[in-house]
Amino acid sequence: MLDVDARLKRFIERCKKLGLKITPQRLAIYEALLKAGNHPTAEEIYEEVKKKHPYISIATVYRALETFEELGLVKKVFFSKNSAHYDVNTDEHHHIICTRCGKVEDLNVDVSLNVPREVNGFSVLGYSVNFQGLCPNCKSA
Amino acid sequence: MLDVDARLKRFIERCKKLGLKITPQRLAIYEALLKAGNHPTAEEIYEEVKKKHPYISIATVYRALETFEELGLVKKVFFSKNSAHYDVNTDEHHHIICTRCGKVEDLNVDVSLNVPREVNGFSVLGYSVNFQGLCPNCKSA
DNA sequence: CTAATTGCAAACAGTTTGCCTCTTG
DNA sequence: CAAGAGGCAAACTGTTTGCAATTAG
Repeated sequence: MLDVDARLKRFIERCKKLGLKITPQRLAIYEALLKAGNHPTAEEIYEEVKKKHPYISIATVYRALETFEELGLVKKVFFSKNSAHYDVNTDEHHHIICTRCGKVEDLNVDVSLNVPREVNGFSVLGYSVNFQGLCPNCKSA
Repeated sequence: MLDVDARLKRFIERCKKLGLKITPQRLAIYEALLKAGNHPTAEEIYEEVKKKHPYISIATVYRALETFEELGLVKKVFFSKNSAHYDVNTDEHHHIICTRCGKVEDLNVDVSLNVPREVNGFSVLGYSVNFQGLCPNCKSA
């Protein structure tokens, strides 16, 4: 896994190649995403970016995230609750979700499934495994 | 897997045992859920139930679904898009989701994972596998 | 300079809540 | 008859959109 600076550079390259403008907002949003480590919601990214760009609008965050998704730079994931989370980790990996508080963490356990090409008439493109459990905090309670 | 009538009877028993009132609305909602087969959203259940109970309110549907979830009769699942789906299939099973149109189907492929008891400090309670793919319809397009 | 992008506010969709009325047990 | 459940409308939350002003290339 590359470090934040290297990934930011790649991001800039990627944008140039595709004719997308490199705006301070986009950079800040992507950087926030990289630094978050976890799987922030749009709201969380917004709060983070606002520290440096107090005038940014939440609409800009949503639009940037949508763009990034189209570029394949982030994955929109739905774990629980009613808001989408955004994941910059493009490596194959899975998640564990706390059924009590909703906390999500990456998991690197190796789950090599026999993925069929076809199932129920669907052509299979990929898969993800979500483990449910109780996080350390919620275990105590 | 039991048939609809048997499961409705169980449902009634369950409610009685817990002191919950058995109302026509709850019955209709649970029945709609059983008959749906797929993983309807609250809205879809509402539309279905409205055929027999035109005066039902969507709030009733949401409240009933929440109650059922607490009873362990349905599972609230988040696949994609911004609405929750409800799954009455309590057997261990997995899903395939069309990345294009959002269609969801049950999957009975055997994915026996080595589930660790503990991971990242979480105690693991279960897991679910979501396959992503293209449904027959979207494949053609 | 021009097309893309932003900010703002208004619009939306899904879901929840308050309150009063009705119904089940 | 009392506690619980339902109906309605208003409130809320997360997300999207239209439009005029701004900015990157």
